[in-house]
Amino acid sequence: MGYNFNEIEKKWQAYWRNNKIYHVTETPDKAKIYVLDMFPYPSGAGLHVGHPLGYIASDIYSRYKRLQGYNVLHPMGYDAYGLPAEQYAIQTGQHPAITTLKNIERYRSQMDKIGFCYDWDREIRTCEPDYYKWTQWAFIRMFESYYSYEVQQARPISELIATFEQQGTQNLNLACTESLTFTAEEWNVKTEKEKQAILMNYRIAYLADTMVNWCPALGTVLANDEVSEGISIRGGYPVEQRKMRQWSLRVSAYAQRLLDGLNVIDWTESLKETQRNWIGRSEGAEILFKVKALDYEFPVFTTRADTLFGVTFMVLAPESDLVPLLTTEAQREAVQKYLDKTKKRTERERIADRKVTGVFSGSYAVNPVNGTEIPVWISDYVLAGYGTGAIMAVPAHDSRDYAFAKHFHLPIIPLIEGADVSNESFDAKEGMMVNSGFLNGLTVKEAIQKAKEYIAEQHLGHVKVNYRLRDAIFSRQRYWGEPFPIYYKDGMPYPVALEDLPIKLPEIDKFLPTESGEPPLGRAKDWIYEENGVKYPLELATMPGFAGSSAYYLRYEDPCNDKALVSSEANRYWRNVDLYIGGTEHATGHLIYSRFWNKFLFDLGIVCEDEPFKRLINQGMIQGRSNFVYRIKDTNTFVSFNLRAQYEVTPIHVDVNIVSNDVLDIEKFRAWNPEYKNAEFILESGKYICGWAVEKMSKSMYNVVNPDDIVEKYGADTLRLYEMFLGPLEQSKPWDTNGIDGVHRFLRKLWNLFYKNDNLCVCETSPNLEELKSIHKLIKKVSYDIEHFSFNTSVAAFMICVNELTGLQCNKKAVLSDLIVVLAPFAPHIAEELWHALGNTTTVCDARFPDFDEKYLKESHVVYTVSFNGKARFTIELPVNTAAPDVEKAVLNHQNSQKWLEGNTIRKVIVVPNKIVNIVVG
RNA sequence: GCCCGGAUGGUGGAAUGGUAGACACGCAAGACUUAAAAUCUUGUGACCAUCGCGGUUGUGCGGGUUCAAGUCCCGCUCCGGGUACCA
Repeated sequence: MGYNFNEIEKKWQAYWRNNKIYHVTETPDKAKIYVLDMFPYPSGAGLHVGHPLGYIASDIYSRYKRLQGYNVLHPMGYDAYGLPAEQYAIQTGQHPAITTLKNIERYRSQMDKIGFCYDWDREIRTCEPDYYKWTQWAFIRMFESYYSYEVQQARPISELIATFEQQGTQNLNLACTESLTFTAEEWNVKTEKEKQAILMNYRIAYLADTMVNWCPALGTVLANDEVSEGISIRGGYPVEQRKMRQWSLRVSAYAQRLLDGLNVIDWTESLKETQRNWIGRSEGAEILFKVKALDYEFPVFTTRADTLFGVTFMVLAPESDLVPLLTTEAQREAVQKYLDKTKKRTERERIADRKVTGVFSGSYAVNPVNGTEIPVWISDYVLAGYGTGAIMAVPAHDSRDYAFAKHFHLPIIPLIEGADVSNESFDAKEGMMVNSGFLNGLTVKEAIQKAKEYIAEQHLGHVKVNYRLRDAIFSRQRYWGEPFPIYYKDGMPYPVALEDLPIKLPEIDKFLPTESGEPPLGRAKDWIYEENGVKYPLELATMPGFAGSSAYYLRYEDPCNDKALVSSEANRYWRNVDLYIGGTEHATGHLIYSRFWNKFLFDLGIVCEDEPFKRLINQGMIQGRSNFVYRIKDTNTFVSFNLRAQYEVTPIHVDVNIVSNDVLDIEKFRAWNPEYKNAEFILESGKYICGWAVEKMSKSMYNVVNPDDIVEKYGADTLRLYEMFLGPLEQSKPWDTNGIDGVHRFLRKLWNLFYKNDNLCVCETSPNLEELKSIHKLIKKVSYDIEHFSFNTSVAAFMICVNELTGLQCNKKAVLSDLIVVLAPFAPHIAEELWHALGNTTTVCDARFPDFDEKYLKESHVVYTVSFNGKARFTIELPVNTAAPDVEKAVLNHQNSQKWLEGNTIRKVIVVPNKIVNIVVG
């Protein structure tokens, strides 16, 4: 009979569920820990063996913390809105809600089999009206807020209106789309519509004409983090730049706080660095250039104010508002031709073929430091969205300007002593300034500083910090997402009343855009909002995927509250997430938006912590490990891996589930595909050995391993231990079922410590010193490892301990009891079973994690390694903590030393207590 | 191009600067068995060896610091990830 894992696991999973073992409530006298997994998007393919990796790690941590007496919040839910369900709906007509529900059920059943300690009473789904009510609510609060740089905080828009009424825009430092200036008098005489238009310029959730990533194939716009190299991340379709009226979130207002916050959270340095780069702070100056022959000036941003004397031309982005203004009559046709051409180029094409292109606008600007007249060009190497959409070009010291100058034969003036710019630009910020008027003789760094001061003093511009971080485009022209709680009156957007939330997603007949090109919601009947008996149209776009995932961790704290996103009591108790585990792919998306969203709620006083995730661990990706068979060309004969060189062969992917330790199950292979029914094999040592390669885990490579199958064959505890044993949590690694037997054997050995011939065989005798030493070594190691997320070495420690106890034939209850509790976070089912077998009536989850006692770990004797000139020669055993001179004496008198000492003089002896003796001779 | 990681046996991987290769897989030999599977025991970096003494060599490459370097420093090579006309 022995270790019947299937029965045990089913039994205890039911017990945990029926007794609500993992349900938690706010318990003020108990310290809390909040452990969170990034909730999954329930895809149609179900979980593969890579998905639970992080879940297992967080589960171990949660269970461990609970054993230490903490009140552990460990919830799970679903990021249920998303493109795949909608694409599937378009193809099949199946409603995305149905597909999503089905997938959620599949995910749940798969997760249940692994034995996680989630509090399922707190489950959330982003597509449920009870949940997205609060997504919509937060959006309205953003709509009704502006951001003040003065107090570095979001403030209610009503405050701003009051300020405008009294002082206009005077002395205000606000986050805005474009900077406006007006007096109180001017404001007060504006119409309602004009006022609304102005306020839109300041709202944190705002509607504006912005350049967006438009994906024609998906029929929607995408945020910057949803596009990579001009291709949509979901689906891989080309994306183009287009100016459209869209909802955006003013994330950029929080750029500095998002940057500063990184210093106080415990995330990996590489992830913080990725966010720092994405936020992209750069210090520089905004400098005003006058346009010759026009009473007009425009600003450019530069980090190299020191190079002002080397400006030989200016460049505008093709989309810049300055283009029509500065284009002269003579150049109008040429400019228009250029604009038409660049507009046609997709982002992808621009990246793929980085040819220098551009056109002269006809206008000249005036260099503010020396009055030189410089031509203004237009080129797509300047981006409209960064800085001011215009640059001063210094070809001598910027490689992009250099390429442009060479191509159009524009002058290049070197400004740094000794810089050779005949073949390439000199971009480094080092050297001595020349040809630079008042900057001559300074180093580049000094010159940057001096130039900035000069610009400010002479009112040529001002010092400025720029951020690469853009506002998040928040509209999606899709069906399967949260509807906006916004209606239109007189063409202007207004939020619906809070008591009318949620605005539920309407039913529609088809999941496609309307014939007139409106988003799918244009098909909904009665998609209107009634106010005082008047009907107004509702917004047709829906929110993007990150809307629902930005504050979900808060909702777990109080999932059923219909009065607030989270009550302040619940939030003050659970606060923020202590440990967040998830993939690094969310570094510039979800993890930025969540931090932004949380900071906004913090400003409003809704949450008590400024940062949502205190500590974050990125689990590595689990790749697939594909297997190959080798078919001899033009035959149905397959040759084993090591013999394949003798033939001309084609490698063919074979399902990894019919291969074991790289040995092919020939019968299953014949049954796998009718084509191979009569396949012949050339074997080696009676076996067919397959080749292998590491690839992405995917259906087409036949390398997907379903956790259900592993659980069925080896049990959930083996799966959990094996996933941890595979390697360091944060490292990417291929899934390789070879080796799982070793972990499974360990659990059987553990079982056999308790049972002899199916009889429980445990005695009450007090443990001896050796047994205590073994178990305390384990307790110490595992406690250290869990805090450091070094689970693979913990599993090794368990194996060592069980081997030792087996060798000692230990069946002492006291020792085995501790062993089970220490193992419980890793292998909860077998631990629970054995815990009850020992006569305990309560769950092992409520046991106390044992403390280790140093006194059992002390050795009476230690082994010294003796080296001569750094080379280890022999070892000797001495009593622990022997004084250094005595160690030295013992070593030098040792007979093994004589041969190394012969004919040499001792120059130096180093004694490392309890470890090493190194003798330098010569 | 820039910014992070990483490189250790046949394989996955262990090693607060302390004298490599924990643990596991695989492999080999042995025990049990009519046999196989399972289980158990032993061995297993490479090379040399009068194969149960003993020795040489060894953590991507080249230098350096140190009594002592996989680990620290300098210079490379290769691999992985992120990001990119960001002025």
